[in-house]
Amino acid sequence: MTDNSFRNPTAHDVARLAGVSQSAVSRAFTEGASISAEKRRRIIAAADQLGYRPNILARSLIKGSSKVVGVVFGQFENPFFAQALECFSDSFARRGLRMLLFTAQTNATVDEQVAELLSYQVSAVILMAVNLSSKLAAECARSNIPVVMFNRTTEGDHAAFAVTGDNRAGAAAIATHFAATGRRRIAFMAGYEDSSTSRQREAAFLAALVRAGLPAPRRVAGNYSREGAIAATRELFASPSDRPDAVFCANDMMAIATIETLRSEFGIEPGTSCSVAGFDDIPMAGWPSFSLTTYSQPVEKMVAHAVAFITGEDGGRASVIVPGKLILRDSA
Amino acid sequence: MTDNSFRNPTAHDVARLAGVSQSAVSRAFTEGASISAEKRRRIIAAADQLGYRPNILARSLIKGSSKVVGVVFGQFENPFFAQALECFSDSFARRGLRMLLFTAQTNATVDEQVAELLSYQVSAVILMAVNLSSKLAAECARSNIPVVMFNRTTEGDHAAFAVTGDNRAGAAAIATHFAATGRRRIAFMAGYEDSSTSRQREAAFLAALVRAGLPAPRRVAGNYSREGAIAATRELFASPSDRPDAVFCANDMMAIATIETLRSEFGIEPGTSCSVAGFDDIPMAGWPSFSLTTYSQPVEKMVAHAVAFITGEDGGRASVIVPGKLILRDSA
DNA sequence: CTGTTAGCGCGTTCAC
DNA sequence: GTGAACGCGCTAACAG
Repeated sequence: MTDNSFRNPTAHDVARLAGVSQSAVSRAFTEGASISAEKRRRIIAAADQLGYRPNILARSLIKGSSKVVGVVFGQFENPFFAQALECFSDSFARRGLRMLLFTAQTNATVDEQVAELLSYQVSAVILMAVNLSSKLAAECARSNIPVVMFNRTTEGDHAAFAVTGDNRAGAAAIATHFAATGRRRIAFMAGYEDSSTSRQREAAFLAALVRAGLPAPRRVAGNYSREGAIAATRELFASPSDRPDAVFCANDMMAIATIETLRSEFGIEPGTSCSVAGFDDIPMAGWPSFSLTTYSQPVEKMVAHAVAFITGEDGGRASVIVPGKLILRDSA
Repeated sequence: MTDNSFRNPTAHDVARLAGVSQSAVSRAFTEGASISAEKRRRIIAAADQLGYRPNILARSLIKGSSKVVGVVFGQFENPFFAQALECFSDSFARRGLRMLLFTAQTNATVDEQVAELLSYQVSAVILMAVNLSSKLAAECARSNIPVVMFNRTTEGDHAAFAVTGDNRAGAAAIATHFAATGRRRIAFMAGYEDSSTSRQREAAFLAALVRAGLPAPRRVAGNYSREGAIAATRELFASPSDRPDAVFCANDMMAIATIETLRSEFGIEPGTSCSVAGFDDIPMAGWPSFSLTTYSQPVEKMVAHAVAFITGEDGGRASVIVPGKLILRDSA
């Protein structure tokens, strides 16, 4: 951060040293530009000697768009998003794209973040774990910048491209499984109240329970956090005479917290007197300590769809729902 | 990624609409520039109407440095690094800095990554989970770009600024604790073979055991991965007659895998016939399922040092070792 | 194939 | 306080 009084070598410097024009230098560093092999060699040599490297900022300024994708991220502690971030990173690397990372904990701050993103001339925006206001969605659209909502959908006038897991099918599968295994006093632990994902899972869960002839579930909110899930579990199991025999948590991290709380505070082994199910199938769900029944969200496929959209590799513009699978383990 | 045939509004466009010069527009968006309040108001209004936003690329091109920090990252699955990434992200956000994220799994690929980073005119580079070749370290130094090795040190001629936990004190504390609790058949599970962190922990662990009059530990390699740790644990406990009574794993993630493997495959409850200890004190270490004894690395403090270095907030240039604490839990 | 010329969008002198 | 003019480093269109 020491302010660069230092000047990096420029194409001019290289040109002077190699005895060519500055545009020749530019061509030497451009794939498939017409330049003689001999001259290119000389230029590269001069560049090496000077430690020259094309200034991507200047290049992007001309091209009007950079090879950078803006990613708005929250949820560092959730392995599902960590995995997704890794997949994106790999996928982008293969295409020569870079990620400019922005953090947003709440939807409130997202707009500023995305606004700043735009001034970086990013070539696409990926929103993980947050929603975008219609105002900014419109602004992105105007600038021709593709926006992807990852694991979120917008419900409203502005329908941004969204890639999600199959929230409804997954929640229904869990409900059906609870019903089939004779559970009757069923509870639902919600994520953020304003999360489309949590709401969709809840609605589908409720509907499937009703279809199975079961009453509506008790409802607690865990806010997608470990602490929230622990508190919610305590609330659910506070009264010994009226405990649920099954809990569906809106994601795996909460389900795991629930499992641990059940064991350590209530002496209940999940899968016996009470079933616990989650959503995501994060790697941890398969660990022997948890053996969590859950509905999978295939991260790689979801990321592939998102990347295909922003690179225009697929023609389609419609949002996509990636089907998962019910993963039965010991907890339910 | 749809190539922008679209042209974003520029300062000229705003100037024309507001009936002022382009430089007036520039001033209106520059903190503390001399411009009348009235004119600024008019310009901002025009800018809003057009959806104008200063082009940061152009600004950076002039200033010679962007408000972007390059971060080379691996280890998405390790919460320690996820936490660190989050801390960096927050800390940067408060200073108006952005993160350009690069992925590198091996040291081999780091050089290219950093090379590209440089052409983005980043104002600093943070290396997590990888080492930098001396060639590139030199190149960064020449460009006046501060480089921080996070949780890594360089051993050699080129000493980049490094911020680490107290690998030696931590490993020694674990060794002392093992000795004090009567453990004698002690094992060490290494991370990557070329990781300075793992090597420092190993050396200090060995030295402390020797000082305590104990034999050198058996050694297995877990490569900082869950699978590696599980395989290593199987190897350690394969012969029922010759099992260790304590295992020190080079990080918490491996220690947790070890705990699970001990329980699920060998029927051993960690902390009874065999102690298990880790390093990092990731949040998971405190979960009831693991209750892992470990030595903490204070992520926030480590990040604070790194940020202070790249922003030049501290005068010092010497690498820093952030002390942690021995955290005693049930596993040892 | 090559050099010359003209910008990309903005910050920054420098006169007024 | 304000506008004109210049240049950051580079690519692209144009002659040759």
